[in-house]
Amino acid sequence: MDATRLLPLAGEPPAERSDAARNREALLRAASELIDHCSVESVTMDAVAQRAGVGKGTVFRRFESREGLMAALLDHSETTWQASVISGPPPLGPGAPPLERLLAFGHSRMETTLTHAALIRAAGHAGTRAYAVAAFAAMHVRYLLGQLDVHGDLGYLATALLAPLEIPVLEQQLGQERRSLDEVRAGWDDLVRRVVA
Amino acid sequence: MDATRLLPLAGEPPAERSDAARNREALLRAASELIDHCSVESVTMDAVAQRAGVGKGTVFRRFESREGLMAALLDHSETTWQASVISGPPPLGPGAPPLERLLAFGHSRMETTLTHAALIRAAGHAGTRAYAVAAFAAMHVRYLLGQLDVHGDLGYLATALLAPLEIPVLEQQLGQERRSLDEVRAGWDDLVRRVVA
DNA sequence: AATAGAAACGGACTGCAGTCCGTTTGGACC
DNA sequence: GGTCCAAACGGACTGCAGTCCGTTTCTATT
Repeated sequence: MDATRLLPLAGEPPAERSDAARNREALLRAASELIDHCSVESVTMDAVAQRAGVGKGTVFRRFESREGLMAALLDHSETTWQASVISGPPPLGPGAPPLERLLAFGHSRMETTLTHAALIRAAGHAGTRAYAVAAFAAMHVRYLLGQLDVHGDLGYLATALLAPLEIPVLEQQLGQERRSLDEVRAGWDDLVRRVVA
Repeated sequence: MDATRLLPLAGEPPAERSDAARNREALLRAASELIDHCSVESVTMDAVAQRAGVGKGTVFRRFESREGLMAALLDHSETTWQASVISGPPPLGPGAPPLERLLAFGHSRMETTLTHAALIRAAGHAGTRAYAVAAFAAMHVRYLLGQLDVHGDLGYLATALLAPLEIPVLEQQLGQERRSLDEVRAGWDDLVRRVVA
């Protein structure tokens, strides 16, 4: 979890000063450690700043807000997932027939979401719909629907299939509604088949 | 917006002391006025307490949290909507064929949600899935799916149809994705027809 | 190596949610 | 009307997110 920056696509704007880069690293590591040692709730901006040995203002300049910091942590930890969708082994990765890929995608997304549940909640608005992985997921589903020769507003259908995989919905189903993960998975599979039919 | 309590179902627990009831009224009115005169953001617990002429602690004892207060305001203002689904004129109310009712329900829900968008956001977790209206909506959709002779896990399908009508999704579509309300409506209608088919 | 100015830094400060606890009050029972 | 106590009250207090601005540090340029 570190080293070689994965997608340094940003080459145009001012470029980042070396101390700024060092501090960002330190802050992300500090936040990550706080989560490991305690919990997401214990990640206060003051605590992160202190642990990283920088001032509080610095944390806000780097990440805008607590939600922004959480989103940054999420992006980092979900990059591996994204990679396995793009180029991992089938059925999640390329190679399997589109319907199988789509179902595998849903299951995998569900698990990843639940794994990072606390972080996603803490990222609030940024965590639910704004960070990069969400856009990627929509694009991928849209693509698979195209492969399946589905007609209609694929963008909308992709959103509609993704919506029930979001944290508030999943937690409601697994919590209050007392459903098992298997039931939820089966429900989603059924939904997909109806949409694709 | 006041008087005759709508559903005083609660008759078992301790019952409420008269000063407590009076204060709840005053607090809801104060919050409501603050929203009208300024905005949802201006509804701070201190401001509400001061305007209602009570101490801050009282606000929290009544509503638990700021989100709880927002949810209370929501429940109150969405009660009329709920009534029009149960016993209003068709196609939203009873009388129209089930598919028409279902589509009308979605459109109506979409509009109501957008109308109360700021409040729903402010109610956070409580606003998205916990307050009474959400449970009612799920039940109603489930019922209509039954009428339409849909087979399968109707509870799941209801959730799946409701999920894309939630605020974060709608705002993403109308905002970033630059879709019109009509497109979104059409997308949802298509989704419903596929599920029902 | 010296210089300048843009960018980054740090930490005191503000505003708000939520808690705590000593005080007051409604109303049930005598 | 008087007594009692559970429930309600109020506001000082705590902790955290987010802002502001005077100070320090990079780095491009000469």
